[in-house]
Amino acid sequence: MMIERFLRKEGFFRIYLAADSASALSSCRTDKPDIAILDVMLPDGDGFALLSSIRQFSDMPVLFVSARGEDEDRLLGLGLGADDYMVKPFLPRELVLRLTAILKRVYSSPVADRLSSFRLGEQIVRLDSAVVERDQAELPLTAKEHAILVKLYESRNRIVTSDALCQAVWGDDSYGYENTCMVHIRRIREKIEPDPSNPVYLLTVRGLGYKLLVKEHS
Amino acid sequence: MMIERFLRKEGFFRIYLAADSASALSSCRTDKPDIAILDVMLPDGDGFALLSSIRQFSDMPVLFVSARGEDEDRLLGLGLGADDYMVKPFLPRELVLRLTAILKRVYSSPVADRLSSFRLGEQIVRLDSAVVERDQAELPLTAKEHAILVKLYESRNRIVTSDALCQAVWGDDSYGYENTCMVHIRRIREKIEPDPSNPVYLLTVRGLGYKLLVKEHS
DNA sequence: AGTCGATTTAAGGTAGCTGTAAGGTTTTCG
DNA sequence: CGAAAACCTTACAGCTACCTTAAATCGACT
Repeated sequence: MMIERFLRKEGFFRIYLAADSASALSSCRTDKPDIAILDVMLPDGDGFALLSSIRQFSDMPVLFVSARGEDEDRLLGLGLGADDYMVKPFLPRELVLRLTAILKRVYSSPVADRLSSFRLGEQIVRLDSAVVERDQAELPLTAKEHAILVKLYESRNRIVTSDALCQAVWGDDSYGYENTCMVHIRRIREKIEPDPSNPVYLLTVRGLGYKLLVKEHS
Repeated sequence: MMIERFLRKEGFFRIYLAADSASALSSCRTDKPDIAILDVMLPDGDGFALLSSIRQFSDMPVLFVSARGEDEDRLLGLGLGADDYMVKPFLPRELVLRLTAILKRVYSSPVADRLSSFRLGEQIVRLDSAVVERDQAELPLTAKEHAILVKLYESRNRIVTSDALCQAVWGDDSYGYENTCMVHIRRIREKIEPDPSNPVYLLTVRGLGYKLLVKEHS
């Protein structure tokens, strides 16, 4: 199939082709692909019914492809929870772009792709190499410190509740780590704050949680 | 504008309309909308350039709308990191479905408890970071103040009874906190009202409760 | 087994949020 | 008009949530 070749060339791999609805459904269930491309017209039924079946057990991304471009079809497809709906004929390149757009939203945590480094005044925090640059020196970050900073940075300029923070670092059964977390916060402050006792970047919001202030450069 | 009315009816609120690229850009920066709808053809430039500017500082969702449906345009828009590209004319209903599809992917990710920010005249109340921006300063909100504002914002422009408010903040056995609540309301007013003694945003409705006035128009 | 760094526990200390209370003002209603 | 009810305003004391430090424990590597 043309499209498949193209997708493969674009870096998509692990591509499954299904001959009929039943095999497509079971493939979605067992292979758990990252995204599904469904044709509305299928030899044994329509893609809408198939999507309904998929939605019974999965919220996976789905893109419809169809020769039928009627308004009702598009509304129906999108209304069933599809992520996009393309009408044939279309450029393979556009398909790739749309797939990429969807995958970007679904599988990258909001800021994971730019999990590189950020600046706090004079200091530069490098999450990818787990160090803090300050005064021409490099302070290493420990594993826990790093995990906490990642979580805080993901929600920078917003409050992260102590619960959410503990859960992100110690897992679901994180009850009882609040104190431990506080100690780590203190250590982090000693590395990123000019004056750890009067924080200006990693603030505590009494009764709510912590907040990492990062000025976005224009 | 037609579309705006339709979106509002569909439950979208806090809608900003920008007259030109510059104001759109600054609105994206300061108002931090959940999603942006850009027209490719703008009075002072094109939407592509605008998206590039936005992508400098934000990964926010963007949907293009255009009278130009050429292949190159669509490829360009999607290639720049847009989430979707719709060609006019289109059904308002489809716009809503596509917006919803994008928002579902972006904000159902772990982070978002979907607390937003809103504007009260000159002030901007940011619930996600628990601050009130006014006169180039940031007034922090305490935990209780924050909880009260969340409840009031959930029922903005409608009356919230004192009972309901207390229950939302202090739990089910909240009898006897009416006075306490009043004190907190006063403190909130000192942060969000131009003149706390003559409130215009957080109104008391004698005998019934309180009401937070939030103009959705910009 | 021994060492060293990372992590956790524990205990004492403190700032500032929260609630209480008392007196004032405005509205309602007999 | 007068009194009661509803709400406002202010100040202050207590306590909770958080800080800080030091010591104990864990874990990896030799």
